[in-house]
Amino acid sequence: MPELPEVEVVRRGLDKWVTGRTIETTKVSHSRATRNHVAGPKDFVKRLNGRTITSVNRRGKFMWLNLDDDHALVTHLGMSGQVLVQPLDAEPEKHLRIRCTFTDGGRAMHFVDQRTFGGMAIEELVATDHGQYLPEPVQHIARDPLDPHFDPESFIGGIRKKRTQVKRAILDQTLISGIGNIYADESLWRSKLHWAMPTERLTRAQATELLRHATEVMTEALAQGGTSFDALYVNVNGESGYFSRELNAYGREDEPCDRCGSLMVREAFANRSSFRCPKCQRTPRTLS
DNA sequence: GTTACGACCTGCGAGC
DNA sequence: TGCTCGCAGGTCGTAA
Repeated sequence: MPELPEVEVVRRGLDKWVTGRTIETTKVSHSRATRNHVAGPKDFVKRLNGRTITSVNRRGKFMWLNLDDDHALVTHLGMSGQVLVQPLDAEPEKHLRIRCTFTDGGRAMHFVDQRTFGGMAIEELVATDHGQYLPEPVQHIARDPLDPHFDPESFIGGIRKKRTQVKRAILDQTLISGIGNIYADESLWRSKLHWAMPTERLTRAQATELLRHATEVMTEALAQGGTSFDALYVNVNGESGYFSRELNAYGREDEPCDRCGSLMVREAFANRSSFRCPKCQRTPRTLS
């Protein structure tokens, strides 16, 4: 499942392969992949062809390719999206949704998405703080911990003002971006916090530690090319990352905790799963 | 204004 | 063997 480290791996690959190149043809094979482009797939193709990609950018899990006309090709991988750079004669992938070729006759860009939660859209770039230009749909997304302008104080103050569970808070992309279910569980395990801990009870020290661990785990995952459980997450060359071998919490139900040896448990959380150590991450008193 | 929750979607594995 | 059902989960719209 692509979270911040996985998206950053893809961004770096795309930056290397497509920046400076001009799109010649675009084919949309599944209209749902361009559902966020309100003018429809025909307009999407028309506006993309002939445009040169000037840079590849990211905030949290959103990625966008700046074009030479003050617009950007905004891309979200959703749960199963991949952006691959393939030879022109490569067999089309089973779930190929969008394909772009370039005027230089080199490798093509494929957007592949099994579950179609991801997609692409062309959006106008709007000026924001620090002289940065963001696509309109990305403006409400908070900076992520790997962003040089990320403000730790804003996160620490913000999370302690909320009235919700700590895991819900760190999954809230308007508070801090880039964290998904996997890195949320890993950050909470490292911080010895239960996912249901009320945010108003977090001490300043706990919030600071949580942020430190979230930053740490995503930095480590990035260094290893991201986390992968199957062929659903790969870099632009179709290769998987190695961080799944380092996970301490996510997907480890009934396995011994790497810290205390207690058997890890899996619990229902907001229509998905949460993994924790019952001893290291004790249930908050108000919930027990 | 803030929080919670369901819908969207497809492939896979378990159970019958 | 073949069918049904539950599960995986990021984002958005809507309800409370």
